[in-house]
Amino acid sequence: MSTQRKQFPFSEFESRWQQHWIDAGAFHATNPGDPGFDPARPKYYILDMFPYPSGDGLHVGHVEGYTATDILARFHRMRGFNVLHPMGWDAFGLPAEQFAIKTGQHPRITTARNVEKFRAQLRALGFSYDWAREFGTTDPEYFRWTQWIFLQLYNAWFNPGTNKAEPISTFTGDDPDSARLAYVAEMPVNWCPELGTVLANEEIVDGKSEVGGFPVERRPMRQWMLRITAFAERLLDGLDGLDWPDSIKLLQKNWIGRSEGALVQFQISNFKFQIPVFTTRPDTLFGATYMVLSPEHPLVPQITAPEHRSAVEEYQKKVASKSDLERTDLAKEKTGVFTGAHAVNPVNNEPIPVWIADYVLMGYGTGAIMAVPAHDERDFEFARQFGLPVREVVREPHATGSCFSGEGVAVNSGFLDGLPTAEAKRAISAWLEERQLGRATVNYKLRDWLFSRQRYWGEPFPVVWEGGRHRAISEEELPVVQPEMDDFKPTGTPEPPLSKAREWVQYTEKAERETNTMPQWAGSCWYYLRFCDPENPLRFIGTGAEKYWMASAGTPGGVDLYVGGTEHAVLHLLYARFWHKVMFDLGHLTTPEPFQRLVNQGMILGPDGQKMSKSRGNVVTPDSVIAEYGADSLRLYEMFMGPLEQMKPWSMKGVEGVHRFLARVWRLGMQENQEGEWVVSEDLADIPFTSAQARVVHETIKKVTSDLASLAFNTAISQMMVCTNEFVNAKPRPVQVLRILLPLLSPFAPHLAEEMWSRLGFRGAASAQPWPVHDESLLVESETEIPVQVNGKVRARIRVAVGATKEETEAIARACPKVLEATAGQTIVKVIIVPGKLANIVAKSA
RNA sequence: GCUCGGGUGGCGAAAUUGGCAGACGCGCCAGACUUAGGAUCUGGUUCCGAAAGGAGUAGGAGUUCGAGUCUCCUCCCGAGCACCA
Repeated sequence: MSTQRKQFPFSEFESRWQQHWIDAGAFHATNPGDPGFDPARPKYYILDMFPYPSGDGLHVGHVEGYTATDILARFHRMRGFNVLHPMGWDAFGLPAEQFAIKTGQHPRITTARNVEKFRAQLRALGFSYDWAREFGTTDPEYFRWTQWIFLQLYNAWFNPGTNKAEPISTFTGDDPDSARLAYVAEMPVNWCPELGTVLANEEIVDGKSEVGGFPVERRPMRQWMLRITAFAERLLDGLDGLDWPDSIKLLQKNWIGRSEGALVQFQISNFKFQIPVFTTRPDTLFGATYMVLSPEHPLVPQITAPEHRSAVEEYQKKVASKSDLERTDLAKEKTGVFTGAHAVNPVNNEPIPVWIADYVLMGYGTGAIMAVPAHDERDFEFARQFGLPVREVVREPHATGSCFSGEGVAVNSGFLDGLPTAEAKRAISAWLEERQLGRATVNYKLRDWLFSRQRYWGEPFPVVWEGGRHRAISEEELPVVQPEMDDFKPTGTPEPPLSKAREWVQYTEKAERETNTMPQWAGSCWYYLRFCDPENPLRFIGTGAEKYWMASAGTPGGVDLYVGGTEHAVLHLLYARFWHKVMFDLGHLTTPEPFQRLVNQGMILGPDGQKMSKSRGNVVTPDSVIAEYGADSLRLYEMFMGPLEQMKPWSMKGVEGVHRFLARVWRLGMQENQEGEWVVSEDLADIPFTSAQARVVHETIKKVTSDLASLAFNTAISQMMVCTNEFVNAKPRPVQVLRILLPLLSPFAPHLAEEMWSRLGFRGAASAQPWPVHDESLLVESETEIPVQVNGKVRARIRVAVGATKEETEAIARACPKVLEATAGQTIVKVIIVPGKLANIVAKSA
């Protein structure tokens, strides 16, 4: 822009190299069986979370993760790995469809245009993707297999005996439809009127839709569900073997929400049935003084006494009209009404009143609780509100007087008296089990995955309905492609847009197609598999390709490194693990987990330290940075900002800083002649390093190599800066420094490294050089400087020979004038010597 | 409220197993070369102090010859969950 004279001609060579890499297919990975495949090379599968090609284009936040993986992909290639580094498009789903509706164009057209834009932006960054493997989730040849995998789920059930998914043919019950991993259920779901679709629990944030932030209401609807709850335990256990951030593991763990407790059956007085409750504190059963049902509990109408009916129904109505947000507002007072019914506490046959209250949720446990107001805050609050009895049954170690929900010793509890909580739990569970009144059990927060959406732009289900029953269509009919429609907008009712395509819906005279579509997550649940073998027309992934790329050398996962944002912790990352486990159980895959190692890049904030957003006007686009400073500077800056995982603000001055560094590297090898053209520098000479130069160079090789292994890109770059600063004023300058530095730099700044490599007349490509290896012997110095402390404070520095003994070091340290001064009049009581590190003299006043 | 992360110069940040706090970069100050500098190069730059010296990693205690790093308490910021029985 304002820079008339560029510090180095990046705009001239960057696009040239990008074109060259594409024309040459420079970063194509070979599969087993391909010509040129080398089985001796180890594989490295490094994957980015592929983007939704939204209309806004790529964002500097995307660029951070993509740059990190690109650097590692290039690094591993130079280290001799066969690297799979693919890119594609997660193009189905709400963002793409909403963009299409906004612009009034068919999503296929807007998606294609957005993809083109994203692709161009990625190419302008010089990323070394294997473009031959590119695909979008909206390609019929891709979603043919998404639909095929759905059929695998449809045709499978979870066998609790084997703890595995199995073909539905091994199911021996009389209603296979009730056991399928993909099933239809009528249930209260999250309906978002604004988006015109239902949403999964995972897509609701604070009672609003994750996309758009629109209000969501509960209404009963018939929907497709996936039985992810059957895998709750394995999804939880599987986390242990994964090299993922603890925070993400914890998020998944909390989302799955395992809790141990007991089911207890409460007989309802004057009725023939019992109502089970789930409790984590069966030891407090003697303290259960009332029972609470969720207002939506199906037995409420039956048990409600006539004289309470109007109050109960009124309360139910009031609760139903509340949004989730209002209902879960913790600040509000507890509300509820008495049903007139009583339950019998099984442990002492006491009748206890049955209430309904909205603090009991239908979606967790059994939708009913035993209330122990003495030892549960919520029950206590409720009991106080309505004057219900409170009975202490756990004695706390140090009485506080308030509601005590911790562990203690059982009291007022008959045969449990005197038992510590843990033992009391065991004793009561055994007691209940013996009498068939209950049993120890495990409960999960995780709900089954609501899998259908009332949208146009998604994968149609490969299912038809006939006579009120669903059945799968045959695999030969895949893919099921959406009909061409001019009006693909949501209908505003739960009726999906596809239902408007009458001809398409009519499958046969009697059978109609399912008109719901799959959610966005469907396509991203398995794309990492398709990248291994994207062209395969016969299988979703070839067995050879799967074995090779998803091999895991003793670890559960196949993708060696997966990089993306935290926002998918309980969505994509949980769903993909679920599908993967099903396909593993059914024998289609050889690893139990999809992603061995996961790294989250931190968010990049605007220059004002705020989250980037159009409304704040603080958005930095990659395009503008590339135009002014070049792709290499953008890449380098994103890595130099700080640790990958950390949240950090953008600074244009910081971009200038790394740009200056690249200019210094450029001038290590290049100079401008009279005509203003860049030519090879006259200062370069074929001379050996001085020992100081050799030390810096080899220190740099060592540090860059180890920092890359630990993803410490920022410190790797600082070390290359140190190295460059060492040479920038050396005249003559040993040309070998560039033979080493350019390969080290090439993963970070590939265009500049390649351009200099070729201008200097070096052979081959910088990016194809073997990774430099450092010589440890060049790092050692003969003497080293160490600090001398007196009572822990640094008083002097001394030079000692490397390998000096403790005695030698101590002698030098004691003789030091500053030390003598500091210890004058004192007695030296102790001397600590850490050889090669420091000396500490402990002195005391005499 | 609960559960995780974090608090280091004017700013982004470095700092093997506890062993020279502030590498590298930004910014700032001074100088050089220049018609010019928002180019480039050189030197300086944690704070207080003229210096000697002292203080210093959110605050307070503790362990240790020695603590940014380990332990306990308090405060602040960020993220997640949120009546989960």
